[in-house]
Amino acid sequence: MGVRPETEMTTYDVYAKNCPTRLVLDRLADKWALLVLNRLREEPVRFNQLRRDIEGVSQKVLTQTLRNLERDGLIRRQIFPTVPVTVEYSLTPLGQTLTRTVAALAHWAEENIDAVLTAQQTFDASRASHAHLR
Amino acid sequence: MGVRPETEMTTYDVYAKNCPTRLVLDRLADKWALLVLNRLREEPVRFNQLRRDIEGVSQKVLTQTLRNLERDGLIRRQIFPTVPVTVEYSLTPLGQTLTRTVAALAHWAEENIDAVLTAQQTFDASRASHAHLR
DNA sequence: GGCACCTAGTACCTATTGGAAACCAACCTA
DNA sequence: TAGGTTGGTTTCCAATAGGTACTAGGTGCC
Repeated sequence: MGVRPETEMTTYDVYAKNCPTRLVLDRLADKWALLVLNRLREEPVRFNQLRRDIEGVSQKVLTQTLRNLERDGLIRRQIFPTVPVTVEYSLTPLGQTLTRTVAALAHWAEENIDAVLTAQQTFDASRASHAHLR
Repeated sequence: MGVRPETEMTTYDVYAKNCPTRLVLDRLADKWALLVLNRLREEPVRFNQLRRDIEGVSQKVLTQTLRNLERDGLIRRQIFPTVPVTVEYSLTPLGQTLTRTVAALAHWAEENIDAVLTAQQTFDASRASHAHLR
């Protein structure tokens, strides 16, 4: 990356309305994007394989998600002129630095799902008992 | 966490359509939720303070976000009968285990924003040069 | 020749989201 | 009694997202 002047480094603030970091966070705050990144962490995957692996995603939305991630430089799209055509998606080096964090998020979800479900039940039960107040 | 039978531990799969971990990931895949969690990492914050700190969030959406996070057991809502009423939001222990990861995500965004913006420009320029093909 | 496969692009329509603003409740102050 | 403050809820409306389905193109298979 080379030497970079520190001009305005401190002005980046995720809480600020027009800060570009917000744009990045918006992009990452997408369940399909997170799932795609996490899936690609293991290996390069083809379009229809992704479509099959990630249950519930429609063709259109998967295309959009992949296009966005590609635009952000997080994944790479490679076309192989086989028959029928093969399109392989893989992580860029930049994407790889991110997926460690994404993997941690997915891991957290799998680890703490029980606690979350319990909390939800407690919350809902509490709400139900107060229902007459509404 | 104590001893826990390993029954069906391996059945949790974020890629599966109806897996509960998907629900958690969906909840986390929300830019306002991430921003709120990250803000609460520092200290307990009151409703209107959050509203002011997180630029661009509307009252309605902030309320919904907080309610969801509370339901998931990630944040706690405390009412102090002052005048006017004080409502303070803080992280639960469960929420704290998560925010380390959330913070890493926000940190990544601030660190790599330049690379992402550059990638976007390259991508858009490439698209523009191929525009005549469309 | 027709059909299937793979990776899309695009159009149409509907469901959900989200913003703006009004309303509410309690209580203090002027 | 009017007005202000905190922390909401509710209603209305517009924008966006997303699903379905049709189209396409190149090629091997039967």
